[in-house]
Amino acid sequence: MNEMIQQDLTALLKRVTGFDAFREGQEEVVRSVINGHDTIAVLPTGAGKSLCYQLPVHAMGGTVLIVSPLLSLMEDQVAQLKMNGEKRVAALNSFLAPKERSAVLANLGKYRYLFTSPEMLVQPHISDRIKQLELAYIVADEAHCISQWGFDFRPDYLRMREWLGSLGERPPVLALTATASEKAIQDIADYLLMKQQKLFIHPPDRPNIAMELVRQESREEKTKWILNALTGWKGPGIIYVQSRKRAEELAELLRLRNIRVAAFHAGMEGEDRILVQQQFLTGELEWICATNAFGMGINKPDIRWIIHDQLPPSAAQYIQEIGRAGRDGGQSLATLLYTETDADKAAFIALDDLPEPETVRFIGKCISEGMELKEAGDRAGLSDTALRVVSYWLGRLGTDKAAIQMEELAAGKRKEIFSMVRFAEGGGCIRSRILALFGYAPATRPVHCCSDCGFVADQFLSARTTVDNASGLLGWKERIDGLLGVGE
DNA sequence: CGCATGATGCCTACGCATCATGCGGTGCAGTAGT
Repeated sequence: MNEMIQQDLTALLKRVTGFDAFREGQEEVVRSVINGHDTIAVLPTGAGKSLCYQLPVHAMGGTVLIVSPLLSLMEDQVAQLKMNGEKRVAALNSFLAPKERSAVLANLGKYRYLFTSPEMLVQPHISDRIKQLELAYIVADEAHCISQWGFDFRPDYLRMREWLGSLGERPPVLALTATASEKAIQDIADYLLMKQQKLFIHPPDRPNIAMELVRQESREEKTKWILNALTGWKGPGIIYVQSRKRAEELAELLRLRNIRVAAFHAGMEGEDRILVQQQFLTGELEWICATNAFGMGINKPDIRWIIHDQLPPSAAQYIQEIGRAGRDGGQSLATLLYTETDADKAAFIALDDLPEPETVRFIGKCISEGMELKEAGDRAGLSDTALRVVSYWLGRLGTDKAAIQMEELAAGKRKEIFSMVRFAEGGGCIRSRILALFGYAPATRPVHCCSDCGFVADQFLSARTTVDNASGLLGWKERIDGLLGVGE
């Protein structure tokens, strides 16, 4: 295809969306896809990533296949497109009733936008149908999931590589994410079988997010700190915690202080999760206490504060989570509460469900002796997830290499946690040090930089007015402090 | 693994030490059964 000139793209943008101009970063991505290049676009959340995958198909014709990590995300995007008048759009996933599913499958070629999950995509009977389509291009939305989830949680993310390979001559692939870590980008290029890909990387620094590191001795201290902070200052904000129980517990303590807050984690019913998310978006809830289940695809521009109740297991995850603050450009704050024991817990959670090399060898041996995979997994005491992971690696690498792969995976995770410990325990500009873990340096030092360089919270956070706390809450406060063994 | 919580042991009433147990994230798909 010939290189498209700027005027054509602007006219296309105007015709499809009504906008007069692209936002920063969008145009070159759109052009790269239209010109047939494999493309990786790392854009900060809220930069208008969806336009990057939605526009090119209008110039190219055919169907665009969008692989998305979450059903809720697909549903949101389908609804959004339909609201904008697009009728040729569908999501092929397990939300569909059998009849609806057959209807979608029977009409695949009629859609302009087709959303699906990696799990659905790699199933032979589905992938055969999709292969017959005239695909304009293929999109991996939130493509860091390949790196973050593919290796030890959702192996079908990695199977996309084989699927793409089976296409022979294939359309361009577009990967979209906000995560700029070297490993994420390498994994994306690798597992999406990219060739001579164009890279558009927006640096991960967010100058409007001040960064604060607070070292503490115990969980009680953290609890005290959070209760104090949130009764003094307003959100909206997210508190990231490490366990579902802690999410519930903190939410309850804050609720007793008349703060509009709810917990969010994967143990909750789907309906409750949707409700909480909606209420946070509309402002009915001011704070969310969440595990890492919360955040992807959350489109709330005015989040002012992200608090971490513990050390996250990687810099990529940390940057991803704090990046949800201040999309409107407004000054925001990211606080990391750290105690020495955080790393052990993070390591346990990261490594607990990861199969041991001996287990991989055991499963490999069982299978070679003709045992059913499920039976072998039961005997080894593996979870369903772990068994799927082992099965993927055994199938791809064979027993010995799969066992080594598990060791390397564990070592990689330990290394990431260790580098976060060094970050949390070290001194010097916090912004510079976290960015350095990605190989970046801040372009400028913002006025409100970090707790090492200095920032003034009361210049940008709103104080909670006394009116909020006036109605008989002191009694509660004393009771809570009593329960916690806090105030004198 | 390491921490929090609850149970037990001491030995006779309470509080402390010690031991045992539980807990700890992320989602898809597809099926059984309400």
